[in-house]
Amino acid sequence: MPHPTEPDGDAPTRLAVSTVIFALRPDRSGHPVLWTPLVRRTREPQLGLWALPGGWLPPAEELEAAAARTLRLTTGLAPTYLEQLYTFGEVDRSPGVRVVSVVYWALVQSDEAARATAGPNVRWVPADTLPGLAFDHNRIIEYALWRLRTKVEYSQIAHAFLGETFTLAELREVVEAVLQRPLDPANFRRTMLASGRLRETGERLAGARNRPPKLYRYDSTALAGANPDPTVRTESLRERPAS
Amino acid sequence: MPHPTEPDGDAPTRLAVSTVIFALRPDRSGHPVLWTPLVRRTREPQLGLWALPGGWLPPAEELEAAAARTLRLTTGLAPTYLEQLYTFGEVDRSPGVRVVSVVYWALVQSDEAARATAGPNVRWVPADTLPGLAFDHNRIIEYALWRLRTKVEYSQIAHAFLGETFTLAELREVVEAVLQRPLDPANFRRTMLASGRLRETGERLAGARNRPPKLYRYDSTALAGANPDPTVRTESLRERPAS
DNA sequence: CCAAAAGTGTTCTCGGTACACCCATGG
DNA sequence: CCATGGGTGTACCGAGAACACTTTTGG
Repeated sequence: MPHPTEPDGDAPTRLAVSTVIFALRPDRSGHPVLWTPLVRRTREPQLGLWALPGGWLPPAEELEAAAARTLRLTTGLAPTYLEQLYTFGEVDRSPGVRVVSVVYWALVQSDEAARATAGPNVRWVPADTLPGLAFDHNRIIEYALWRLRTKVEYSQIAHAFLGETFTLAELREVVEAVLQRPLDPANFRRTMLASGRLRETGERLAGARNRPPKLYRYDSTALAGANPDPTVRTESLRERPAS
Repeated sequence: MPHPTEPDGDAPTRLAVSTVIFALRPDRSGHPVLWTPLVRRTREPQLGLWALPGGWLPPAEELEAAAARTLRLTTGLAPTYLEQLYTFGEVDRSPGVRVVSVVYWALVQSDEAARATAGPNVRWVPADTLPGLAFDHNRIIEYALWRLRTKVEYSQIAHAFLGETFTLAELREVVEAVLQRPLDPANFRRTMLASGRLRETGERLAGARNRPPKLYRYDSTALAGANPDPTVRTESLRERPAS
């Protein structure tokens, strides 16, 4: 490229991809709360500390594919939403080596997350009360949380925590959990329906001892309106196989 | 590649930093239009094609510093606004080698841009009618343009095209040029003043044959309101020396 | 005095919020 | 028939759009 600085002397800059993963898990009173999986570092530096799932970028793998792969390796799940967050490259963020990390953030379905893989080197923690993590990973997760909360207010990502069909009450519970604030059910309903991105399935959810609510499905094709962020894929990631 | 891949075999992935630079230049009728500087490639691949200013990331240089440096090298200017845009890393975006580019976007003052460096290998073009560029750089500039237009509607970046002080009419001209749409002067004035981020200088701009308008100054400290994107630096970059 | 842009006032619409109220179901 | 959430109606409020109108300057 035009103004040649020779790349990488004897201590080359290394390129990593990490992923901040969010899922909702019910707390003791049954209300959903944001959780995120961490992995224990099994190498120096920062051996033993908890860190974001990730790894070096294989030369032949797409950035997004690398993010989805580490997501699957640590949780056994496929993301329902996946978006690039930011690239962190401060010279001193990793002791000794220069590491530039392209960080993605992802949402996974909450009920699937319940059966997610765990083990001695994988641990789920509440996203709002993180322990001290390796490198600058606390700051990264806080930024991802900020993005999630900002985006849930103006977009329709909340459905990515839920299954294929859901009731408006379930969707509202998700948004309330993310924003940590109760919402008016009547107004929430109207706002969501006005977005034009929900389709009735024609079915209702029976079984509770109240009026059975309608089930809806998210429709990504409907009512694009103003052109969206071109780097964010609007198609669903659901169908992507977990293999 | 399901399992940990050692970084960088014999064809290592290379890390570049590029910058999309925007400035306003008056067209023949005096109305400002968005322009962007390009550099001619002096090496293979894509030798001779026009491309974004950029280069390999030196191991000891911060990402943002690298972006500011290439900006200065190609234009002789310092940015008044500089923000990370996105990281592009498709496997096939550069023939032969894997290149991951961390792209920044920047605004420079319009009157300074008029005296900007140019030469046989640097050329300014209108941002809306780009020629065919090297690699995926057309797509990158289009994305940067989208971000600029989106952001100018809900934030206060427009002032970054102007000098230290400016009139509301000048600021409105800038926004109109970016959005390519006329705005109501009366409403624009109120919206801007209501943002709480403009301070009167006490001076007026005399000389025209109409009522002399007040001069304002942008105040980044005032009225933070909702907490902003933490990766975007709110302090002014103006004082940063061009050396 | 007139042209031209600065600057103010007023009305309207629309999206979001608060909250009263009716509807359908299981027990 | 009653408790519980589903679902509807409606009034209010504040931000932005449209546009009429007054103010201040140079010529």
